[in-house]
Amino acid sequence: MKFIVSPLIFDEFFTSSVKLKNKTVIVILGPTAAGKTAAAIRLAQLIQTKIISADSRQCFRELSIGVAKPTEKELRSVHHYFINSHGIHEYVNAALFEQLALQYAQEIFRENDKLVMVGGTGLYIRAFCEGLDEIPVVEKNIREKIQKGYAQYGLGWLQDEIKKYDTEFYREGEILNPQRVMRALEVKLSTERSILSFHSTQKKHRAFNIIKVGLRLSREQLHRNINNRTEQMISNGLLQEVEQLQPYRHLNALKTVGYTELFDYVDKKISLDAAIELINKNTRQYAKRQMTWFKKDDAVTWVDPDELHLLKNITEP
RNA sequence: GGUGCGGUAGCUCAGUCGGUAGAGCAAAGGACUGAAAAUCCUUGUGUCGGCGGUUCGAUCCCGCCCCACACCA
Repeated sequence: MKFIVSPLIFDEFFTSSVKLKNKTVIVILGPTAAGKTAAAIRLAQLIQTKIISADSRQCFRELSIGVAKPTEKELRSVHHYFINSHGIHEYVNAALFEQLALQYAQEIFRENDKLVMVGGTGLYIRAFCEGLDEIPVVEKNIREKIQKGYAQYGLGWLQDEIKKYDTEFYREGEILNPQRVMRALEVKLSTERSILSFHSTQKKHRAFNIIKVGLRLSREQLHRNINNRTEQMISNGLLQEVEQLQPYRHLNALKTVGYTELFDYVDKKISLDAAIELINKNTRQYAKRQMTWFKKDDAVTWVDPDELHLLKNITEP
């Protein structure tokens, strides 16, 4: 994989601009296929530290090619946390990530003043930087019951249920979004409190500095990268990876761009070319959603190859 | 060459018993605190193939032409 953003920017970044306080996390974020992995590794090597991945898919051992995981060689060159750390059968989510990432950070900070976090999962990065509100763990059987109900009776049933148990959410929540309604329902049924009552406007305080750097490319360039990467994935054997994962396609971890489309190909529902085209399209849409999320974060300093000089303007975190 | 069926939004198509048109997908924008590579919301003017004719009025009817597909020669 080649560098899309010149690694030079980081030399500049750390030698001339920023006076780091004792402990600092540098977050590299941006849309998929922007070159985050390579940039983060270069940076981590430069400042001799470790990386925490903030990616909701690369943590799974069973997924590699399709989630653009760093190569074996890359993983050997810098220690990565939250890569290959879980199995696809495990229940991984943002709350778990917050907890784990804070532990990883603590561990890294024992020997380093800085660490690099890299990833495209906006919610995970937010969970780490600002924290999630603490909501008690939901009983498993309640969760399953709700999932089953939805599978059987659909959104209408969910809406009826939430109307019955949590009128506040019914009025103010996203009741057209099944996932949100299910979450609200399970919280209400297991805690007897509305999920809305757990939400606080306060961000959690973190004992370290956070610097966010976003990698931004022109739309055309990003789309070119996406297409090239898909092609690369296919020639690297994505199809074989997908075939091996067939039995687990119902798992959340496999509801992932690059896998769902090829499952359809394996089922003979679509041609390989159609699947590839779909992967490109769905990746583009995913990248767009990521940008929508990151764009509104004022703390992000955006860099692209033509704007390296902007980094000189960064002073204190 | 003949016959048939089409030519409507970037794509696939619906529709108007004649009063200038609408779905899905794409695209764009957005939301999103335990599924987040997930999930959800908003946004639809386009010489209705071309030129004539009939009509107060045609994308819709009529004629000719062009293009695509199928079948027959």
